[in-house]
Amino acid sequence: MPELPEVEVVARALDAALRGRELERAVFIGKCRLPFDAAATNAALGGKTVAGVRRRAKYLLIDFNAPSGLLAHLGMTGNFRIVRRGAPRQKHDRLAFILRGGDELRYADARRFGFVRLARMDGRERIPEELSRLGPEPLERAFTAKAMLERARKRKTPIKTFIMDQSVVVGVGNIYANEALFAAGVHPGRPAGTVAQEEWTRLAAGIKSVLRRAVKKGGSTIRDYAGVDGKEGAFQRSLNVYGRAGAPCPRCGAAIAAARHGGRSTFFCPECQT
DNA sequence: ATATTCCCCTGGAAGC
DNA sequence: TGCTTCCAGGGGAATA
Repeated sequence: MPELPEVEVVARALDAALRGRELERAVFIGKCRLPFDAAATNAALGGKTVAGVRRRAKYLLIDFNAPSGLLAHLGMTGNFRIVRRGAPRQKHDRLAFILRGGDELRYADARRFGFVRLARMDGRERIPEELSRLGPEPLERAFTAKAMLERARKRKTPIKTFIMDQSVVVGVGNIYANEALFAAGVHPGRPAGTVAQEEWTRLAAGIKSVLRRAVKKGGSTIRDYAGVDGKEGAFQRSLNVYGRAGAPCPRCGAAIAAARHGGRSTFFCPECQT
């Protein structure tokens, strides 16, 4: 499900809901992809207070007033919600975090591609070591057309696959890669190394613009995504190419084409994107 | 190193 | 109405 905008929306909602609240204990409900060590989590975080919730790439970082915190990834279908303590379990509930005061944070994940786990928040940035190889945040200064041009030199991978590579730039998944390439007028199948400087300028701007607008609209709900409040995002109504094969291009009216790159569905306008 | 394919898992939609 | 097949916002491992 979630790309940068969806994870950002969840992070902000969780921050508002959890900051200052004390974790009594974590409960393993069942069937997680990765083992969840409830005993270690409780030893490290039981009785601790949530200091805040952040996003890095497509990961969520839940900080406590402790050296460790929780690291989560929503995979395709993961979601968090706040419920009254003891509320009936839903089918795919995997974990519960009991909060002092009568609520609990539930983690559910139908396809189990996501995870929540205890992690040490290392260094000045308080980032778990396993996230140290991620590329720059697209909405921060380190992400520039020039840096991307340099990074893409001699690369033959399709530009769409390239911008979805989390070591190149983080947060861009299949929906927003398609949309950003449309915004920039760049064909998704172009070898990354052939994208010229002025095209990178448009593409970097397109990535930033699409992601920012999607955050403002609460993300895109194509299928499973829902916010912490259970509400759907609205940006799916603003999509120009994603999921629109055969429909007219909003810019020129040509039929939107479909293709596959790196095993994922690609949508583009064969007239506007060259 | 880089490029491509496969796999993890479940559920909904589409096809027969 | 069934049964089957395909597809899905991610990411990492295994191949050439």
